[in-house]
Amino acid sequence: MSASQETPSDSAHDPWAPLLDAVVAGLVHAATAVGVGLTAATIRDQLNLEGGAEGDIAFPAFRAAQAAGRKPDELAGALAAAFPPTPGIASVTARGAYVNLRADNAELARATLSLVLSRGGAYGEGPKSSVSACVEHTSANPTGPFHIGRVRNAIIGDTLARALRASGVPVTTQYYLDDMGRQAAMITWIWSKPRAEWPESIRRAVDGEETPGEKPDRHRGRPYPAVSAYLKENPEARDEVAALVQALETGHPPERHRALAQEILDGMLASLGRLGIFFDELVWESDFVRSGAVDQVLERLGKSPHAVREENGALAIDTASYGLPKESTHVVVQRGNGTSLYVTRDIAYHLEKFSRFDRVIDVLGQDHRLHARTLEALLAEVGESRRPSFVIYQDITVPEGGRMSTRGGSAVWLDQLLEEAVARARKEVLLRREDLAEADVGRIAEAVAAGAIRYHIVRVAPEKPVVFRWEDALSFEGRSGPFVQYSYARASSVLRKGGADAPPYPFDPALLSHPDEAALVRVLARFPAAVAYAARTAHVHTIAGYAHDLADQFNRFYHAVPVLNSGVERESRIALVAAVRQTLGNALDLLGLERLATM
RNA sequence: GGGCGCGUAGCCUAGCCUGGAUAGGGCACCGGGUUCCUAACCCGGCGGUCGAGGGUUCAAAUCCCUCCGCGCCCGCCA
Repeated sequence: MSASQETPSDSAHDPWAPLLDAVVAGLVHAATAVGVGLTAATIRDQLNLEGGAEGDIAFPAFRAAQAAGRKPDELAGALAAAFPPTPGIASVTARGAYVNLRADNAELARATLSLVLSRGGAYGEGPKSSVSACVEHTSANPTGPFHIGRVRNAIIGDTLARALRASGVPVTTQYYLDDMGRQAAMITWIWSKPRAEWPESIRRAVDGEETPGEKPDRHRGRPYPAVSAYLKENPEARDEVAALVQALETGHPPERHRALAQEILDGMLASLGRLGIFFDELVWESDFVRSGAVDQVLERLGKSPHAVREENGALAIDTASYGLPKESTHVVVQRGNGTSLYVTRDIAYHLEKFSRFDRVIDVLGQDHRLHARTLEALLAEVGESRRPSFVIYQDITVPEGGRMSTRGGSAVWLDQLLEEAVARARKEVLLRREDLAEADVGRIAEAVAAGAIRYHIVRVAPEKPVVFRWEDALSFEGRSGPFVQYSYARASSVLRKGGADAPPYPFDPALLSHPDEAALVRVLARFPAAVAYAARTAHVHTIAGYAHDLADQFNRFYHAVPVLNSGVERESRIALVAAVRQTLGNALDLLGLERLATM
């Protein structure tokens, strides 16, 4: 982590805070003593908190030396020598142009363990913020089951919401449902006809594929690709669907329309639920048309100096002044027939979000990037000064190349992946646990499967493309969700066998002197900064990285240092393990992975 | 063509915002480890022109420019 990621200043939340303050104060003092003017802000800005073999915190003296007209190596040596004795700082040494500062192991252990153990589930959380936020994510059209590509949105969004909450921000999550567009109309169009009247090609695509009792999203979504293909060839059917779209807009949807969307949605949400993803609010696009909000948007847009009225009555906005690509500056917001477009309704939706929340965050696939910029321009056009924050992620592609596509048949369904993952997890559980009841095997397998999938998707930075490979998605080893879960279970097991399942956890920090203990304490102490960084940058993949680092160091400690079989250190080591279990559990919560006490 | 994003060992990936000391992990591969708290683990080894070139700087994976490759978008679709 770079210095900026960790700018702890609050000792109530971050065990590093007092030590950092002490380091800065000591360096200011030392600088003055050696005749160099350095402000606390300058020092804090240049500190390297990654440390290294020489210490926990490093101060590169290059810039300060240049400003003072001295040699970097010489200045570093002078600063180190002039650093005052400071409680909590064990050593200050110079190496090359760097001043290296090492925290006192016992003091850091004391500060960290007491903070973790006293805050418990709140360890990692920041101070409560008065700024509220809305995270809109997933928002997949209710036209069929989730494929893995869409699930990336849900996992990033859900994890971001969790990270923001932990950082102190009150968050509301929303799933924006398109029940207005062509896609939704296609579903209603086909299911409003009796099977016998379905076009031959559509019936053929579905017949024999269905399985009894299949989920509603699967069932209702089956004809979708065939319908899509059919419409390309049949203008009269296309007209029927267009008429449906118009009916939706004018407030006269067919009876079954909303019910069908809801039915499919229920199936989709059930799948997300297995990944621990739930929404605070479902927002239906059609509500903004019905409420008149869209009309109001159109009225305001019509008054814009950039408004252009076409001959056929369509309304467009010239967004050239907003720096959009020159081919995209003519944005139509109302069709010639008077109906609105997706972007228009989205303006109404965003105005509503801004009326309720301070921060509006949208998780979008990269194909929506231009839409996002258009949205920003149009929000300005209607007089909204605030802008959403966009979290843009790249597509998940298939090894053969290209995006996952329902129509192209390259989609891997979430349910399909879950099923396979559960089967493999079950096998792994049975391999090592013969003592478990069937219900426990099933429960663990489900949690491991969901954990593997969530972790596999969230571990990569959103701006990186991901190629879906079964063997990677189903990995339970190394940098994986199950590895973190396993480490949690291992810590739980130690505490259980030690008869130390619950507090209090008394400890003597001086006894935690083994190098692997010192290293473990340092990873624990990093957690609050890691949470704050993820929330601030929306780079939630860093939480996955942190969880792995902590699990990794715990396992090293576990192998190198006996806990229950130790002597005077036993009690203190149990406290350390309890702190690890707590922090690992908190990290698992952030990632939406289940805490497993045993596996 | 224009805009945006990505390019780090055989494969996957962190670090890039805010430039600092031998570029962290994982998979695969090779060699070890279980009379001991869960081996979904641990220890050691192998493997790097950080896409290419130029620039800025005491210092560049990181900042700037050019180029190459890949992806996405450029609808009165969503």
